[in-house]
Amino acid sequence: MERKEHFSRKRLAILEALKGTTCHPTADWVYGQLKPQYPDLSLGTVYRNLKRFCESGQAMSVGVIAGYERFDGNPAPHAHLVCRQCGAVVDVCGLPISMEELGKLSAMTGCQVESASITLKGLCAACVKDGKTA
Amino acid sequence: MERKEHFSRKRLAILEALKGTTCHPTADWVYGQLKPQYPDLSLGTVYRNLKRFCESGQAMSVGVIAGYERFDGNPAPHAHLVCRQCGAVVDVCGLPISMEELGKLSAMTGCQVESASITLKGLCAACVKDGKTA
DNA sequence: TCAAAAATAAGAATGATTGCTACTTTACAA
DNA sequence: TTGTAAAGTAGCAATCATTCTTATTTTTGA
Repeated sequence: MERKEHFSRKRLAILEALKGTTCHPTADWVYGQLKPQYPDLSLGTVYRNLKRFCESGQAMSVGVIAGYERFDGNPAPHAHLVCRQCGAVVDVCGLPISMEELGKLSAMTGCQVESASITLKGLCAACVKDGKTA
Repeated sequence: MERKEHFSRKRLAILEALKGTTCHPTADWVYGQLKPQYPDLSLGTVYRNLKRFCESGQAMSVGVIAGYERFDGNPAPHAHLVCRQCGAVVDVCGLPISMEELGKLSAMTGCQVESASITLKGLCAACVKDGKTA
């Protein structure tokens, strides 16, 4: 018998804040977003729930960027670009890696590849427009 | 007039320790390797030089894995697999991403992609052999 | 409404990384 | 070699994102 998953109001609010943005926020950003509406929200709660969402597959971690872990409410595999100018993390579609290729890699190397993440570095579209191409 | 790069004995030893392993070590690992031979070596020196090598292109960071930054003495682009069982970081050749594709991505998205890093998750060959496939 | 289980707040603790200052080492010229 | 200015380092102290702890509150299911 499957135990029903609990969803407190705050947990739900954290998940919605995460799903409702494409900025790949830090825990602290989510905390700042929700604090006005939930004045007694604790940063620890945000951390705990973000971790939980990643473990359950409802979200994923983009990794630690400039000292902060960045989260993504979209768990579907896709690439990210980290802008070296402004620090933004933006989604990049057209993921040029397939599960087939991962299977081939597994066979070739003796490893068992289960997922792949692609992180690009460069300039985001906004910074390119601003002429910060150099 | 180009200023000649200084290479103290300790800096050189740190670079050689990094180049001489494929384990993608942490700063602390390098420190532990060199401490017997250089008893007055400071962990801060290891950190500072590893950072310097990354900035100068002599090495690269694999990113923060399980709370520790991992470094790679091979700055040529290649993928890494992080074993979810034993935590090992292993090189994966046959990098399925080309600079051409990066150029296309740049054109499509308006970003300026300058480099790409691929990180795989799964089991390393050793853990697969140990039957920890599940 | 009630009791057990789960979740949270608040703040302390952790620990990798970086900063700081006085001391060494190095490079280079005379 | 020897002097000296610049670069590098040791040894801690400080930082600060993240995790842990405990008492309290909320939620769930009956």
